[in-house]
Amino acid sequence: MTRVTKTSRPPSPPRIRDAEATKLRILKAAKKEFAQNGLEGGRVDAIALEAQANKRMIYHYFESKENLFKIIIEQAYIDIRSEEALLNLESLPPKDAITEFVRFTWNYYLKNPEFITLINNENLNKARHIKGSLTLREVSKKFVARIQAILDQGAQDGTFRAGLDAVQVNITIASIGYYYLTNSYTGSVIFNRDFLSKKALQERLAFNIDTILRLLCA
Amino acid sequence: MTRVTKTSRPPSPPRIRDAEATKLRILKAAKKEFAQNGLEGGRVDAIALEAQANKRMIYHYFESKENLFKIIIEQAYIDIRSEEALLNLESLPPKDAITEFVRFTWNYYLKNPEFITLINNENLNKARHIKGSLTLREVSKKFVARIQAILDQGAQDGTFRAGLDAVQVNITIASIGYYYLTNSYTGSVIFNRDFLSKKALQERLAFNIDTILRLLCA
DNA sequence: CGAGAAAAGAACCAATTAGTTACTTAAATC
DNA sequence: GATTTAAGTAACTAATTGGTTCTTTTCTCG
Repeated sequence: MTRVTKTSRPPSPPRIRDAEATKLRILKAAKKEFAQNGLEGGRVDAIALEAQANKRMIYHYFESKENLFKIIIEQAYIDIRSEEALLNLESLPPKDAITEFVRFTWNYYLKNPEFITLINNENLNKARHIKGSLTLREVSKKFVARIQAILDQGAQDGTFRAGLDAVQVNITIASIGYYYLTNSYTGSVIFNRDFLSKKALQERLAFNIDTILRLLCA
Repeated sequence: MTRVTKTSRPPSPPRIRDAEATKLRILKAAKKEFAQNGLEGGRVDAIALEAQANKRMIYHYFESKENLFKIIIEQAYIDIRSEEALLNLESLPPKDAITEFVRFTWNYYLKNPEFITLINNENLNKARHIKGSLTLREVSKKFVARIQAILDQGAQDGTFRAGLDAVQVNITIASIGYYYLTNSYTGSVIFNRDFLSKKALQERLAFNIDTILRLLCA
């Protein structure tokens, strides 16, 4: 167990010390790496390299690969809900609010493809990282309440059917976008058409809005 | 590079030699292993153990882990389409045919959970294993034609709207089932309800049939 | 300013794992 | 029944990789 101590070292640029910045760089790099390669496929070394940090720092700040992944997943959920809350859907008429929500969901998936892959991965892992996260339960509760309020208002003014369940509706809205995008690779091969062309994406969004309105409207 | 040659070996039971049976055992074990752990997470050693075969045999028959995976994926698609073709949907009135198709898709996912995980995995791999599979393209072409025929017939007898695209409709049918099931783990945590209880599953199927009929009917 | 704390880094380790080599033996063929 | 073919096996290797140890450098605060 002898250790060779280096006596001379090539001159290195002065290191900047900034814990917060390093943490952020690691988180960003980890998000990218895990989105691209999954939890198992993601490499800690790759994260360190991308973050321009030493691997040791990852363990210093985040304890383990698993824990880092957990933080990334939790943040991904918080991010989408924060952005959605900014839409102020409750200030729109119910039909417009839902249309806008379908559009937002779709565009969010498109602009943040790592979101889909990360959630997908967490499901492959049976949600073991977010199990027990009170934060996420709280965030989601408020989210469901927002959607339910829109549905209820629509039912009251006669736009929508009565008795719609916000969770089922939300799952449906998420699914018709999410599935199309996650399965666009096999879809493109099997159905022999480009699922990701600009035209195809536009058509799918229109189809999805139509699907949801037909589902909700009285 | 000296190699120790065993001079005595513990007596082993006589080996039965059956190439076809061994191949099948490997395929079955691989399907299970890849479904559970993905392409990257799946272990060749685990497959060999489960198949009661030597690892060497896997390479002998299937060349590589990747190639084995490719065969599994291709077969998964062929399997679902074969089973669906047996339904003889074209002999039913359009509305019944679609209802039955939604039900079949849902039940197939439930009874063959490995199907979802495998396809999911192939998409994480950007469909690189099935790219260029003429077999799959052929199988899917026939499949789309079957669904389109039902939609067209429905349009003609006034049950359905005209101009519906079988690919979009099929994606929608697949998505509202597939997403619910793949995301049932995170869904259960976030929405604080059991997505996989018997009652929840029944309700979701009913909801899905309703969604699709509202989408299609005139 | 100087001493201690915290941040950063290099080298290492132990475990894992896809794939290979060299061999044995059961069955098919003549 | 000898010979050939192919099924089967065990042990090994080379590379990878999550995580650790120990050292060095920078910053902060009395």
